[in-house]
Amino acid sequence: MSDSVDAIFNKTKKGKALFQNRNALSTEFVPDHLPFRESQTENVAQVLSPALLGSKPSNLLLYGKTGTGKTAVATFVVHKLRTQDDTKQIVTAYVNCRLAGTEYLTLARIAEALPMDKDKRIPLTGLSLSEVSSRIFDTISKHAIHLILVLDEIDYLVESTDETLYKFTRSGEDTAPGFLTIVGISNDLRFKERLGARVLSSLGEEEIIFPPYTMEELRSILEERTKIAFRAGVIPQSTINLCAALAASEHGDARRAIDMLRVAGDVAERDGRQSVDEDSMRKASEKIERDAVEVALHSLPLQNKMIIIAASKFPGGTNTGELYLTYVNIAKKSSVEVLTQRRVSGIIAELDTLGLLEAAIVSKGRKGRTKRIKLLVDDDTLRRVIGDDAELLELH
DNA sequence: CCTCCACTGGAAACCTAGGCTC
DNA sequence: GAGCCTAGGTTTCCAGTGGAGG
Repeated sequence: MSDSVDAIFNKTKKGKALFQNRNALSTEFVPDHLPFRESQTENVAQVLSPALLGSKPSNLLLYGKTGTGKTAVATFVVHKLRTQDDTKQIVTAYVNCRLAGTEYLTLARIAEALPMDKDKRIPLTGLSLSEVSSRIFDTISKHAIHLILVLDEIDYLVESTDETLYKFTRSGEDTAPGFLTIVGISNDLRFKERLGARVLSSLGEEEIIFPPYTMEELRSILEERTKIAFRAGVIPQSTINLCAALAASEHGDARRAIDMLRVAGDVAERDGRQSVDEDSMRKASEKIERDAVEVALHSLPLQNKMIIIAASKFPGGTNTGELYLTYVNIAKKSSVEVLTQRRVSGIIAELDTLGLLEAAIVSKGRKGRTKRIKLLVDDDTLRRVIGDDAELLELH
């Protein structure tokens, strides 16, 4: 027992020769220079600069696909802004609206960044959205805060209505003498269509587009990053090239490329290798794919999991009606409340956007219209994840 | 060219949990 | 502690709809 533990630790110590600064590859790491994003960085800085003189900057929207540097640029500039702030009134907050979950929780996260009075704290549930908003505005006003609010994946805040954003963009009087400026980040280019004209005109005062990185740019970014993260000579050029090529095929996603680099380093370490070779990189690419699916599956609500299980009974694909019948059987057997078909149809659409299954509307003429549904999770992964779910275990 | 299936997806009503007020 | 209020999830209701078969 203790021998095997020693073995693991020894291996890790030996493998440590590969990494020099593993943190440089973590998602939170913000480099002191963002290559190929100079113009966007300057743009954002330009727009936000009035805050240093105590006046309210324009709201700002950043657009671009995932991993094109939007979040990095925003956090980079906002961080600089805070360190240069002589007015001591600037407060910055970063909230990812998708990770926050609901509109309410997004507001609660914003409040966390502010010095809320004891009686103004935000409980987990129970308040109305307008009550939460006005508590936030009151705090900004009372402490004369100049809030720079970065809302990542802002499209998730507008799923039903843009009411909250409207309030935030028109909060001028409620927050005086403080103010609040929104830096919205979206990777959905159609997001603007869901905004009413009144919100769009003030939120979209300034817009900055982030194009995907080319393979050459990715390679250069990776080279720069490996110099910080790995010891010299442990990562050959061919591995970096492969990593850049893999990421470029995924619409130039730099975050993914850097993740792969980190995981490849871990893989090589665990295998006790002396360098991060192409084989480790390929393994890393697969592992990231698998892990993403597992995390998504794991965090799914019970009902959604049952629909996935029902879909797994049809390896060749199925349609809504058939899937629903199977789902009903499974739900009854495990004595879980049975949802209506309308709701199940909605959940299928949600699972589709999560990429766990593929649902395409097809018309079969006389036989009506339905969704052709195909599960994208393989059996092994499914069993591994659903396996820990005690309630679902009963029915296997 | 028309029908009519098997749904889709919008809208509104309903339900539940939990904080607030008095 | 009763009664009120709201967010978020769900149900109910229903007006569409693309295209194979007639």
